Amino acid sequence: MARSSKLSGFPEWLPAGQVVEQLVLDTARRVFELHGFAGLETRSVEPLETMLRKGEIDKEVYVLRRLHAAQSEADPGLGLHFDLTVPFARYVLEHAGQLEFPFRRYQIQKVWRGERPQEGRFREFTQADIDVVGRDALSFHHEVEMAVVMSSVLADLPIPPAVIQVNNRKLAEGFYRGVGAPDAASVLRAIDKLDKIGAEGVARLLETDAGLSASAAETCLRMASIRTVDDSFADAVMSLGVADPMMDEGVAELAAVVTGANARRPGSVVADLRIARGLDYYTGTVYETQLVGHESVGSIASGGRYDSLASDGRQTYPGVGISLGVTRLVSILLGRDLVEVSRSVPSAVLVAVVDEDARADSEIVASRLRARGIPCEVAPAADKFGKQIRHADRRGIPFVWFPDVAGDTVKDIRTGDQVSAEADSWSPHISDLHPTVTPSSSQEARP
RNA sequence: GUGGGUGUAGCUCAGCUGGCAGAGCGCCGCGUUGUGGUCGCGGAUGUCGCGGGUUCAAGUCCCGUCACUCACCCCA
Repeated sequence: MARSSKLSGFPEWLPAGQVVEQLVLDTARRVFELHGFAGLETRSVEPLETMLRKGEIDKEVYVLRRLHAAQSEADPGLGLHFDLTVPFARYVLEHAGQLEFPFRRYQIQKVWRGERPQEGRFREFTQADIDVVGRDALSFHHEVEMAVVMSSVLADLPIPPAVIQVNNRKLAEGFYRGVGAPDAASVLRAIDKLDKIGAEGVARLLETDAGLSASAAETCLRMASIRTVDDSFADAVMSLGVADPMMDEGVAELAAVVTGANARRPGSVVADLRIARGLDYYTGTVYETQLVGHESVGSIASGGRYDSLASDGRQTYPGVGISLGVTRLVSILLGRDLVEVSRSVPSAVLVAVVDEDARADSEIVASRLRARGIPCEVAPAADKFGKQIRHADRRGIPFVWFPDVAGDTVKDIRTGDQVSAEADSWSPHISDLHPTVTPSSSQEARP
């Protein structure tokens, strides 16, 4: 087969990497379902007007075209979805009559963005999304719940600590309006660069791009530098002397999210007033998540509250959601050697083959093990036992089974222990039954 | 889309002012003739990204092109 060069932005893992990704997916699904979210999948394509409804022309959408479409044929106007929130909003509108509100769903699917790839940035990647959508109204406590659920997922994974940073769009927009900013979005955009270009760079941007006075820029910078683990950020904001009713509302909401989430999962959330997130449809709480020690890669889970992403004219469907960047997270774990995978194959046991005429005996052993839920495979060739053991060793398979008319034996090739065994009763230790993913020593060494 | 960097063995890379394509790791074999790993010995492996140019001679110099990569933009 001709060798295909790898395509930038379309990651493909080796088997061990796939084990890591599968663990993330399994964990997300388990925790989501534990919290009562129903699994859902939407089609991969949406009409372009659906995706770009909010005027986000700048999205780099991959469009769909039939290879044999005639020149004269009208453009179907379909594109691969770039997130899961917009398709979900469309789904809610279409099925509103058959859904119960507030509607809770999780959705784990690939999404596509035609942007230039970089570390942690891909053109095809998987998101694990949860949203709660109400009809006309949605209780505020769901904005606490999103942080709690995502924090639970992250805490159940063998990864460095993750901190969900929360801000509130009303707080930010109200504050910027209060200091006389003509365009809140451009202020947000500038503030968002604080990590990259520093306070002086942001101050310059605020004056040139966002049209702020030097003193207003200074005030915004002081606001953006506020970061607290409790609701004390509120006093810090008030001390800046900016007054705006929308801001007050945002302060109260943010305080409720931070105290609420930390009451249930201590240390899971911080109020960070520099967080901009999604300059598009978010209207209240916004979330962003950093992996401690790996902040430069960007957020691994983001989302927020949106008041009117979906509306059929008579009713609106406000929602709140958060999305785990599965591919980004896995790429950090693999690229920075943060995890160790016990083996690259599911098999706990390699059943040796004495000679090709006796392969059926080995297959019978394998069937008996499988009947009891023990993943195993039969050696591909009746090589010398040394080679068969090496075959297992290379893949990380911990046990090799030797069929023998005088009585089978099974060898733990890590310790060299070899014992008599019956295929109908022997079991590996539970920790050896499936591949495991553990924090690597380099991760533990991290402070 | 804009700007920088890099393309040589499966992987990581060396290869000077142009002169027989290399190392380490990995892989295969043997020592050890049906129980791996360590050790020793031996072995195989290349479209030097691609195309053109200069030259007696190009991995090396020149032009073009493609890919990858980093940054900007933006984002999971």
